[in-house]
Amino acid sequence: MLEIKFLRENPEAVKASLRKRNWDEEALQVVDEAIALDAERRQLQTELDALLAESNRAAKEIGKLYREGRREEAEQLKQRVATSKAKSKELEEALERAKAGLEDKLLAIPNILHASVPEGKGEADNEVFQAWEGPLPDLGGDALPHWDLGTKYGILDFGLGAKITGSGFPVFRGKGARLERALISFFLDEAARAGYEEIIPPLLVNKATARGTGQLPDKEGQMYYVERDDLYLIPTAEVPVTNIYRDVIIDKPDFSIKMTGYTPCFRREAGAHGAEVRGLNRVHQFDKVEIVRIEHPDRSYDALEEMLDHVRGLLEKLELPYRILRLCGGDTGFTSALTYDFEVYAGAQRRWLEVSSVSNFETFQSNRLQLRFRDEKGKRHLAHTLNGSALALARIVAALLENNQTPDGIRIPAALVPYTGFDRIS
RNA sequence: GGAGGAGUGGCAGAGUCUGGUUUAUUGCACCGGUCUUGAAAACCGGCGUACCCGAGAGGGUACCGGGGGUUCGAAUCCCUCCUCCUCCGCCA
Repeated sequence: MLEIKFLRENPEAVKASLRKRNWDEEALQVVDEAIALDAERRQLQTELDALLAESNRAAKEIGKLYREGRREEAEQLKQRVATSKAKSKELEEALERAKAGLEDKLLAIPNILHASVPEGKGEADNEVFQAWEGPLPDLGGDALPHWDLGTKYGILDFGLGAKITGSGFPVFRGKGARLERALISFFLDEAARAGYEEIIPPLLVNKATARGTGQLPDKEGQMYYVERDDLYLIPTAEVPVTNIYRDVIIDKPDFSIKMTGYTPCFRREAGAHGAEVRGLNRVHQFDKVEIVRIEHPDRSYDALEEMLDHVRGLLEKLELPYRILRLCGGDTGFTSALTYDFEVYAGAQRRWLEVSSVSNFETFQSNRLQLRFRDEKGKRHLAHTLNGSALALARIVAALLENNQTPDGIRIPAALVPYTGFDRIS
């Protein structure tokens, strides 16, 4: 959520950013509507405060009169104050309405895009920020996609998942399960080496937490919801991990907070079926190691660079062909100012699969989270939040299986062998 | 799940029974100052968050776990929810 103060002072900058997100002129009205509601809210606040100040004075006076035994005068004053009570109730309700209305408008406005975000309508317009220079794996015509490899070697079973739960809940078994666990450990160890504190958070979160990182209200439909307990299954570790710092004021200005967490992620993703979503390409439950950072606004873009380097390092150690996209205005997420996507090449499908999304949210999340820090003078400012996948497991497994298939089985990259305990799935 | 107890500022902890000079006592921590070669101690002063008004100085409002209510007035009384502690039950 943008700060109302920023909106008030920079309406044109906000509108320019919305245009870059391909909003039409009519939709831009929300900016002026928010500013109008804010003016109304401030007006009402001023009136209410004045009225309450008067009531407070009267209440004190009444107390004083009683103590002095001047009951008659006290009763008279009570009569007079009673009328202003109705008025203040009215004002209070009007103020609540204005605040709620303003909040609705603010929640509808996405983050301001970073200057480097390219123009564009959608996926096709994303900028290739770093292309893959090397050769793409040439597997020949009879290479198997990972879902067939999974069956062939008995390591992935989608039918079994469908039986136990439903479509989109794969079962890993044997060396497949072991490979999954090896990747999780590998990613966590790499993150630890890079200075990230490991977190094991709850997998179900309450409404306040889901709101904090922006899943509510904009992505409510994507989360599994446990009605009986009013809790949501997390769609990513970003949600519980970032919320560790909800309502926190960091005391020193030279902070840099780096956290990592492995969690299963649950996404309803009600969408298309077909080749694009076959196998592990898109599932309702997948494992992911996330990295989260909380940074001073002056340093957040340096941190973003570091995160890109970190993810690059992982993919190189896994020997996977990858490229980095800088998302265009039309494809950048609601809460993000700048997002880089990492894609790996899955040789049998001959497709690039998104395996990581690394974003700087600037103050968009921290405003909702009330996540602040004190500067050298003790003044409070919103911190910047960032996060990235490092990495999303399911599609990494898909690419590893496909690219490394040989007549003698599936080769495990050297960096992973210490974790799997085997160098081949056959 | 059942019974009981408790949630007050960064921390500790009073105030709640009996509503009103309580603009929440006190201590610790923290910041500034005096003293000191320096530090400690002592002493003096400061010390929350959000919003509104104001060029500023400053002023106002709200906040004692969350929400609602009673009242001219609520940390204090009532309702409700949450969390924690103790005991019981269930349980990996």
